[in-house]
Amino acid sequence: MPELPEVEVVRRGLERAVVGRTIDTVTVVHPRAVRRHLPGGADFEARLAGRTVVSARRRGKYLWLPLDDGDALLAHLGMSGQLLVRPGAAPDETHLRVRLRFRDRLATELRFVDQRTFGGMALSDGGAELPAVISHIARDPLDPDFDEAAFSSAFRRRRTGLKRALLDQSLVSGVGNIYADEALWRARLHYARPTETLRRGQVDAVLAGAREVMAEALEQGGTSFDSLYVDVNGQSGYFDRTLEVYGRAGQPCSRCGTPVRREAFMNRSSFFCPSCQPRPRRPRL
DNA sequence: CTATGAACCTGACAGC
DNA sequence: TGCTGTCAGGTTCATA
Repeated sequence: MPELPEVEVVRRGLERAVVGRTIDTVTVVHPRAVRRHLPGGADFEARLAGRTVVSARRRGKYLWLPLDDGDALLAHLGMSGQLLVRPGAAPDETHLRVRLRFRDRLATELRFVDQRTFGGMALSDGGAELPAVISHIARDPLDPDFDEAAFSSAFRRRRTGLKRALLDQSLVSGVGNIYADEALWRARLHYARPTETLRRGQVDAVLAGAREVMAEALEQGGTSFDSLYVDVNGQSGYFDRTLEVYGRAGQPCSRCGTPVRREAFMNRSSFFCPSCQPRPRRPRL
C-alpha cells in the first residue's frame, strides 16, 4: 500500500496491537514474501521465535519492528501488501503470505497479506535503529530530522525532471505517484520541469505541498479507492475524496476549471492541470 | 550520472 | 462467456 500516509496508518496500528508482544510461531506461507531475507524462509521463521517487539518505526514507505535483541523485522508493503491484526480463528486470506503468532493470551495474530507479492518481510541484523538495507532511503518530509536545506540543494543538483526527482526515495522518501501529483498541483509546477531550473522557493513549495497533502491524508486515515489499502483492522481511509488531480482526468481543476489531463510518464500515469501547471519550454523527464 | 524499459505478480475492468 | 489489452498507491536491475 503505498505511500507515506497509508504506511504510517499501518505503523500506528502495529504500535497499538503488536508492541510488547513476544513472537511465538512464524509461518512463511509463500516464500516470495521473504525473498529479501537471504538466509531463507526457514531461517526467518526460526530466528523470530521468542523475540519481543519493542516498537514500530517507519521511514518513507518502509516499516520495521525493532526487537528486544537489537535486530528488526523489516517490512515493505509494495503495491498491494497489508499488515492485518486478525483473530487467530479467522479464516486465512486468499493472499496470506506470512503469519506471526504471539506468546500471550490475546487472540490476535499478525498477518502479512499481499496479492501481488511486490512487498515482503526480512529480518535485519542489528537493524533496530535503521535496517542496513534501507540506509539509502532518505528521511521523509514528516520526519522531525528532515534537513530542508540539504534536501533543497541536493534536489537542484540533480539534472532530471521534477517528478522523477520527487519519486527518488534517496532524495526524499514516502512520496509516491498519488502524492507527487498532488504536491505538484499545489506548487503549480509541471512534472517535467527540469530540476536545475527550480528556484529555492519553488523547491520549498513542492516540499511544503507534499508535506501538507500527506499530513491531511494521514488525518483522514490515508487514501483508498478500494479494499486493497487498509489499516491493520482492514479499514479504508477517506482521502480519495480530497484528491485534486490524481485519477481525475477530464474533471475540472478546482482552481481554474480547466479539465485535468492524464499523461503516461515513467510507465505510469501523471495527472495535472494544464493551465495551473504549464509545460516548461524544455521539458525534462 | 541520467534515462529507459523491463522485470517481478495478481486481479479488475473495458471492449469485442 | 471468454478472450485481449490496459491499468494499478513500488522497487530494482540491466542496458544505453
